[in-house]
Amino acid sequence: MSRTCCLPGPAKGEPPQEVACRECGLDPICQVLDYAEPESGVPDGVLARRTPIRRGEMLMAHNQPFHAIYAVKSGSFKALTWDLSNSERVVGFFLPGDLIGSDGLATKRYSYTVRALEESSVCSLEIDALTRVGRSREAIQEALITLLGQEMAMSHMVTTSLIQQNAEQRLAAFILSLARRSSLRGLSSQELGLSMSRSDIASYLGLARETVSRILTRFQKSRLIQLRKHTLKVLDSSALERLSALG
Amino acid sequence: MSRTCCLPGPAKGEPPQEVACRECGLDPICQVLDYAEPESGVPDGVLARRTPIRRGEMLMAHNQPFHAIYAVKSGSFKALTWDLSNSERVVGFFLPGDLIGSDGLATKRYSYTVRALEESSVCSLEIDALTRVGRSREAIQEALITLLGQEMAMSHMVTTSLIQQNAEQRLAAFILSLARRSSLRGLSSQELGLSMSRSDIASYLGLARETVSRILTRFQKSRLIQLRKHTLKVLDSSALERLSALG
DNA sequence: GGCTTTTTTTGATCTGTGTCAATTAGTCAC
DNA sequence: GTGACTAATTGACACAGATCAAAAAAAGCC
Repeated sequence: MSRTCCLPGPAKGEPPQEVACRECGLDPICQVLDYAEPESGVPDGVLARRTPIRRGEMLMAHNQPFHAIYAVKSGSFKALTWDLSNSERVVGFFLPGDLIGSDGLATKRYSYTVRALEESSVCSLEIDALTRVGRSREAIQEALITLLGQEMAMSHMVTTSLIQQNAEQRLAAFILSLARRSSLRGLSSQELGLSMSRSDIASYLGLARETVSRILTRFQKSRLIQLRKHTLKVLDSSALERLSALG
Repeated sequence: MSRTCCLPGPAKGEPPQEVACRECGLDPICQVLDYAEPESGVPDGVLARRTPIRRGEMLMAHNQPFHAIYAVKSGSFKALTWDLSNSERVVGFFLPGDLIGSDGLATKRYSYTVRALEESSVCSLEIDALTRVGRSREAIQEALITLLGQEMAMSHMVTTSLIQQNAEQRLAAFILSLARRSSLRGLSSQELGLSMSRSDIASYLGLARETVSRILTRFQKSRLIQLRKHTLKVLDSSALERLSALG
């Protein structure tokens, strides 16, 4: 009944922040696979657990044929696309517990390139191999529908809020979304790993590098946050919430 | 085998622009329901066809319990949410063939309020009633997964493009998206019904009313479009594409 | 028809954010 | 450690687009 990805990882040196299975976005599906038929177990090749990915390494490439959905176990990733002028654009960040690639379920292709921002690990679910599982197809599909729906609701919220906000509001909302996701997955909501560069944040929020930098230092001077290396400490989340005007 | 929504509507006075079933976003599901078991037909209460909705009328309300997915048959709708300061925000437009409400599948609540922008009609699919259908649950779920995936891919594209574009690019992209959707559904891609107000467009694109107005007249002066009443005629779509930098 | 109300357009400022340029801090290789 | 390279910060300036204000056009209404 216990799942390999839920067992403690090899804690050499500093142990990476890791989500527990019950906080993970893929868990609804893992449960269907694991729990329903304990004696037989899940056939090999369906679920790969805690695969390590090195910093800068690619998890999937834009337009590649879709074959698996991933869940971030530890570390972080960024999603990229390219516009006509071939300049890179960050379209999302993935933190522990987040799902990657679910929007390829219908299109059968990955809609972005995903790179690890640091030493990371993922669990992966091979979708094609799912048909070989003894488990009821119905239960699996049900779980997939739930996943897709959640992803959609999430992306919808982010979208609509970003568009009509100014730079300060966007950054406040961005920091809060990191904090919220972190706490949602059972990690600290104060101490956040800021593994992405200022340029990445700027690209994602549709701002200039310099603007991001300026506003972050402004936030720091007014004691809303504290920046050190690649760590961001939220000092006054209610002030950030007031700024972002999102609650 | 023929479906009521596919039969010509009552064409009193000016007939509204209407999508054919085969161009409609709900068609994958209609097909599963209609074609697989022709003699028994679809139980009552699952699929309601061509329900008329008057201008300004509400199709669904934000946070209301989810019960059905709709497809626009004719006319158009806007989706609204409210921010903390209680001011209205347009988060989307729905044209003939578009699906409304699919993102409530997982959350079980509608995530926005939807109002008709003009005399319109919709087909609706009662999700709970689906379980009463003789049809295989698997086939229906498969179709739902496809729907969700398409919706997600769509919303993703719109999102990421809007955020880092300037006002002119946003408007060019907006007009092109109207044209593209219109032609995708088998309607004209030149002559577009602009049923929404300038304020609606501005809210959706995150701009000021005045900016939208100014840029539209600029487009008109440079002979990219032609505006008359609530009709927009695309004169030079390739120029718009160059502006929007989306291809 | 004329009257009121709403929507759209146009003009005149003002401000936030992008751009360009220079400096400082951080990272990596050796 | 030192040096080379990249990322982040800070400042000066310009411009796109918001805001304020008013006129023009369109839509409702009796």
